Amino acid sequence: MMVESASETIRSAPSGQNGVSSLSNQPDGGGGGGGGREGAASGDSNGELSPVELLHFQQQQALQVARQFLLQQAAGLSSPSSNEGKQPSVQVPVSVAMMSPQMITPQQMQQILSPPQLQALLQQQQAIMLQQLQEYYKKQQEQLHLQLLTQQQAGKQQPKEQPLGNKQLAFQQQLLQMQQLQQQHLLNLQRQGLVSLPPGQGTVPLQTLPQAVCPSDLQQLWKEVTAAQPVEDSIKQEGLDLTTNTSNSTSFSAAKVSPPISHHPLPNGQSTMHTPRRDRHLNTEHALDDRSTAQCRVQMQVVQQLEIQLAKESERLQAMMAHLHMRPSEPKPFSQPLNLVSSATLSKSTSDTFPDGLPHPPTSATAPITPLRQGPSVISSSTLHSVGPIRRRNSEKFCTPISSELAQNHEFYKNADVRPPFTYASLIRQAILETPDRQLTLNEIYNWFTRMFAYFRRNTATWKNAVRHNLSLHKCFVRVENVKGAVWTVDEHEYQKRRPPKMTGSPTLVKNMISGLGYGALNASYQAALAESSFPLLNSPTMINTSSASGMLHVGHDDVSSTVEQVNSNGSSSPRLSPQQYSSHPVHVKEEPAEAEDDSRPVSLLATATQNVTIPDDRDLEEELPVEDLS
DNA sequence: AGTGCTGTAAACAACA
DNA sequence: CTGTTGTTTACAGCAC
Repeated sequence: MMVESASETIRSAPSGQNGVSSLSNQPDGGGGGGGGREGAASGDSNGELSPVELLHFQQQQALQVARQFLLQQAAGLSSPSSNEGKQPSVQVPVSVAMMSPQMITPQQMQQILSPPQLQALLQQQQAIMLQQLQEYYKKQQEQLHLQLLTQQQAGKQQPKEQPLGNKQLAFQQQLLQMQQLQQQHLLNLQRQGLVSLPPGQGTVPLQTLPQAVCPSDLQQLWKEVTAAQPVEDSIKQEGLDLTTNTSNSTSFSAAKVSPPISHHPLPNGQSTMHTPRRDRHLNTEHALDDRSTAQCRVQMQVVQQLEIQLAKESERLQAMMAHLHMRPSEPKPFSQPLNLVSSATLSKSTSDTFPDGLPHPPTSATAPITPLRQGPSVISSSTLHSVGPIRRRNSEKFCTPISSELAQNHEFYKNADVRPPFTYASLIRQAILETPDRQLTLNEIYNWFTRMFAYFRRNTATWKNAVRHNLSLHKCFVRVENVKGAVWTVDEHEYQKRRPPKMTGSPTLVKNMISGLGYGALNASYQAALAESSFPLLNSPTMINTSSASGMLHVGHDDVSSTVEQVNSNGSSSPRLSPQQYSSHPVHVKEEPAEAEDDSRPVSLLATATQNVTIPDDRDLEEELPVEDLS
């Protein structure tokens, strides 16, 4: 449907390889109107999509993929005989699925979908997903039931071989989880008001499913079965490899299989796999044997993993929705602990390492662990009014703390292909001021960009040109000759001169700034979700080079100073250096421009990460990064 | 509508 | 000759 047309409006990816000199190969579509097309902080005026909707939609995409995966797993269980010749059920890595052509980028989404369209789409997706989830759960339970029955029959023929306490436990857990999950998920969706369930569609399975196989029955069944049933010995048999299967299904980012969305049984989720006739067929054709048993176990594990993943996504969605709708954070419907280790790690690593000496708002440190572990933490304080109109570079306009936001979100910007909501000028300045000497060569500025932002690891010709352009254009950037070349410094006075009027506590301004911040953060978090879904375990704690912090005082108002800071400065609560002091600060031209010592390696690491992420044209990266590293 | 800011593209020169 | 660095111009989009 609309997804089809999306591919035509894909955000441009100008060939990164210094190909600017070629003809008017204008991939940009809009000519020079670069700012407009850029997804991160720009606000395209037509086909506008609110951040809430974007987030929502993205979450649904993730859930959709997870659900498809579940369904495929279900298909693999339902017809074991037809499967064994071929591959096991196709493993769909979420990361790949998210990158698939069927998945459209936020930029495209912004362009092609109007809010009403999106809402309709979302609701449609929700309904479909709900139904399919229910079908799946139902099928799983039936499947388990069947399995147990057959095992019970065969158990009379086969001697008991070993105790199965842990299996029983796993089985019970599985059952409980399945039922919990389905109920919670449905509740979730209904509570969020995202889905107006058609009567009889969503509620019926909710009632019937627990009755189909109630836990106590199954427990009893299991006891009877396990009393005489060996299972363990046939885990790996006839190509059914538990280890492989499980690992494949749980590590979504491992395989490189495009999502076989077309494999999707039926759009309404009414798979033909589990009609009663089919069940009878299963009953007769698949009498108990080792393979069936093993397959059942495998499937249980697979489903368990997937449920965890699904639960995680669902909780994230709910947290996000709760956030965006200003609801008080409801008690989490999922009691199962989420994988939040990386969240805590990230929050910590990003909160206080930025060398600007700012008293960073403790959003990251104190915020309850949110599912959005990578998204800009400013989201938590700024999403309240974020649904309003979007402005470009609002962060810049309203003195958003670039250093503060970078401090909080630098991991995010590092890994997510999101354009930072700051101007080139402010970024350049930030790069320069981060260094002890407050001076950088052009190449070092390049390296800073690539090191700090995944976004700047591609289209290098474009943004490098912009950087040079900014350096030359703005008087605030001063080129200083050095023995070994030239370095760039910042004339803070000049920089301040060109700043727009500062916030003076005007409520309007504050509100605008907040809302503006919200957009940037939202958009960023939205893409963070993308990235995170793709490589949930990627977030390796990368250290910021804090050595530069020592030589750097807090540098004044930038777009860079935090909001709090602005208020503080107006309230004269903190002594601050005047711009004159900055500009008069003697620029010490260093003798040896430390030539990108630590630059290349981190970039390489990040390149590896980024290639696993979402960037569609990662080939660009592969080509460019070595060049950048060697330069 | 005008203005300023910004981003992008591109031409050009100097230099290693 | 090629690539990098730096300057400049042109143009478009956005916000005010």
